[in-house]
Amino acid sequence: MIVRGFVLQPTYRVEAHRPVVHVHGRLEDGRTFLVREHRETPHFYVEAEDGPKAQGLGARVAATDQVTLTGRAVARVDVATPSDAPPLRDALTAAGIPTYEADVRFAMRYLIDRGIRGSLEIDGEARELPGLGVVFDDPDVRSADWSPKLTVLSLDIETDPTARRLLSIALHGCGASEVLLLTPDGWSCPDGALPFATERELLAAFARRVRALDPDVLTGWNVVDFDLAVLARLAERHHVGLELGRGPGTLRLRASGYERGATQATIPGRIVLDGILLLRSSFIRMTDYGLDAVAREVLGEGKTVVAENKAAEILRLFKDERERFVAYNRTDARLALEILEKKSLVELTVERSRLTGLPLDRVSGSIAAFDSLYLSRLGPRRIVAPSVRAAPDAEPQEGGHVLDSLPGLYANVVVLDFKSLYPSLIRTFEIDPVNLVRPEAGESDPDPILAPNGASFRRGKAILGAILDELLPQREAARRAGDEVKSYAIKILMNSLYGVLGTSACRFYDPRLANAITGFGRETLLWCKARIEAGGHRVLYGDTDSLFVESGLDDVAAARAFGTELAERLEAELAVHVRERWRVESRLDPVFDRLYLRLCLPAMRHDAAGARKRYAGLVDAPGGSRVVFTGMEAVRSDWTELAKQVQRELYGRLFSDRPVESYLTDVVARLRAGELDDRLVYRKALRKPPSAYTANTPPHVSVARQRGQERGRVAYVITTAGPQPAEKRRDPLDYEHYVEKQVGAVAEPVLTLLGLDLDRLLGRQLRLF
DNA sequence: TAGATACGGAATCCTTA
DNA sequence: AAGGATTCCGTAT
Repeated sequence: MIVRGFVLQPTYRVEAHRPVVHVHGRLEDGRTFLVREHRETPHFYVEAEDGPKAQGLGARVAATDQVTLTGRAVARVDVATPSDAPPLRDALTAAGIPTYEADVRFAMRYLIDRGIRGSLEIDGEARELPGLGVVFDDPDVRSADWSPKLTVLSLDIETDPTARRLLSIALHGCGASEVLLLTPDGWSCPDGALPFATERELLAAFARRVRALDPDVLTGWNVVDFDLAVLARLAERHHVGLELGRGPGTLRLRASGYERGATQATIPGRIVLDGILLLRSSFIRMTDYGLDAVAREVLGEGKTVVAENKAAEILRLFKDERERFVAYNRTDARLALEILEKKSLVELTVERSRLTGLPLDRVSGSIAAFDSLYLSRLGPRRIVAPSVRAAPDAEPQEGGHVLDSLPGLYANVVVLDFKSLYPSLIRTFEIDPVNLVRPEAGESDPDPILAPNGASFRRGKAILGAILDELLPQREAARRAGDEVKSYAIKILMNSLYGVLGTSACRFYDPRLANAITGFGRETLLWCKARIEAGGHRVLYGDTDSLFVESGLDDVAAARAFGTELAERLEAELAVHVRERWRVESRLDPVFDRLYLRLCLPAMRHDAAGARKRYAGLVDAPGGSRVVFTGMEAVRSDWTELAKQVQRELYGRLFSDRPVESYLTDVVARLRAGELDDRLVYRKALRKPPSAYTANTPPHVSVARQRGQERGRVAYVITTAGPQPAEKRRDPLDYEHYVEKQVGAVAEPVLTLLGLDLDRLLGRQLRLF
């Protein structure tokens, strides 16, 4: 039979000392599948001339027709099972033998070699097995074009305050919405809940229900680090295996070696996607990632219980108000699922998987995405890539270029920016690992494209360009079709391509590649700035891919027309320049992005020069104009609500030529009168454990130590006795601190522009007497 | 089961008076 | 006490 499907979990099992690739997934007809492939041998490569030496160290070596990026012949090293590769690779490396592609995972290799990115066509004999679905042994598989609709089950558990006793488990999704409730003899069980007399029975029922509902994706809020971690611990204590998967095998939790990565949960045939990580990896920014806060912001609906001591309150409800307890538990599971649905996060993840070929729980890995895309195009060229290796001494890496800003207040400022600047530079100048001329390996090229950083590139064979040539039209098509999810997924992917070339954790890392991209970017920006100035217009500011141009026009419509014409003229002039100087076709695309009716470029706080990456402007918006802030206090999460509100109000008044003094004196008076106490909380993240701050003790660390907080954001206020926890303040608020450091800090630049005296407005002179 | 650099500003630490 | 240097965080792109 021939069927289409989608890969959920690429993995392998060792059967009779032989590795078998296992690919779990969902078929188009709704059944699940497992592809088993016995014919693959795990392998990597060494240079052919190192072959004999590698053999001497126990490697099984065979000749190939493949070469390295610098054209050196390689030999293939076969190993018995995937786990044999790392020790052999390390032994070879220690003996001075470089290895190639020795860190490509066995099951991923199977997919990469076949060009499979998420969706696939399976052609082979099938048999159906309970639990597993349709099983194919050694079928033919090919890439396919299909987007699945995955089934998602949301999970939320309730425990006693110490998370040692399980009280209930809520499941929502796959057509179900139920609560499995611990119900000792004689206790009541509300409607809609399923009673279980013991924890052990509860766990067993949970596993049964998950298998019966058979979701592709298991989700929840902090589901891996809390819910699944607790369940796994309890299962171990009760000596029951949590068989949640398709086919044999229990839930496994593995702490990630990398500090920043969370624990990974593995269930045969299913994928666990934590809601919080999904939000973060989709670049959806929240001030607070708690379920209640996110649900309120995304759904306009919060948790049903919000108490001072929530853990104790939950235990009380469990004993005394079981109906409310059940409703609470069920709501949490539902909210988590509805947040994902509202934001189309599973769909976005599926699109990212289809673009990169990575499994759903790994789509946010930029290096893995680059590998998957690039290696699948490198293989057919008979080229092998290096293994990831220790970073060689590198030229320093330079980033985007930021222009000095001319501080002041302006009207009708045109912003031009380059659409997808780095991807378009990569395409224009053929910047690519296979095109880089490596003189240190004896390479040269008679007619290279010479980058500003001195790197040379061969013409015409780029892989990255080919990848982008596919992605850019797909993005346009998605945008035209109104498919914002896909368009966004492509944008994320394109923007990640540059970054990985600049990190030594990537096998293709070379600072010459990253510096070629940023160097061309810098040249392009400065060349355009010079052209605009030659045309008689001032460039007030610019950052990496943008230029702020004073139109000099009073009329808004005329200013817009100026912006459009300027962008078109620049594009044409740039095309000529690039063709003459480098003999390549420009893919650079400057566009008229935005008109600021009014724009404020502030000076630095303690210097007359203009501040970069900070500005506020007035833009046209439906139903009137709107002030937008970039980089300023109003958009920073580590400033108090007071400062942010005052800044918004001041710039609103500034841009509409309304007075600010009476507003300011009023705010200061109300602040001192204690009327604004709820807006004085600072929130700042701990980026390491409190004990790791040794150089100094910033306020948020001091407060974290006071209340024993180990991670997360610290909420604190400044009192007359210094920083204290916002919720457990012991001393009076230091209003003068807030007058100076919050109101004063945001008011000063505005007052300076208006020629007003800050001291008088804040009532500072009073303190001199 | 690791995208990048550039930048501003506050608080604290440290040096110099 | 003043001011420069360092540390830290969050942000722009």
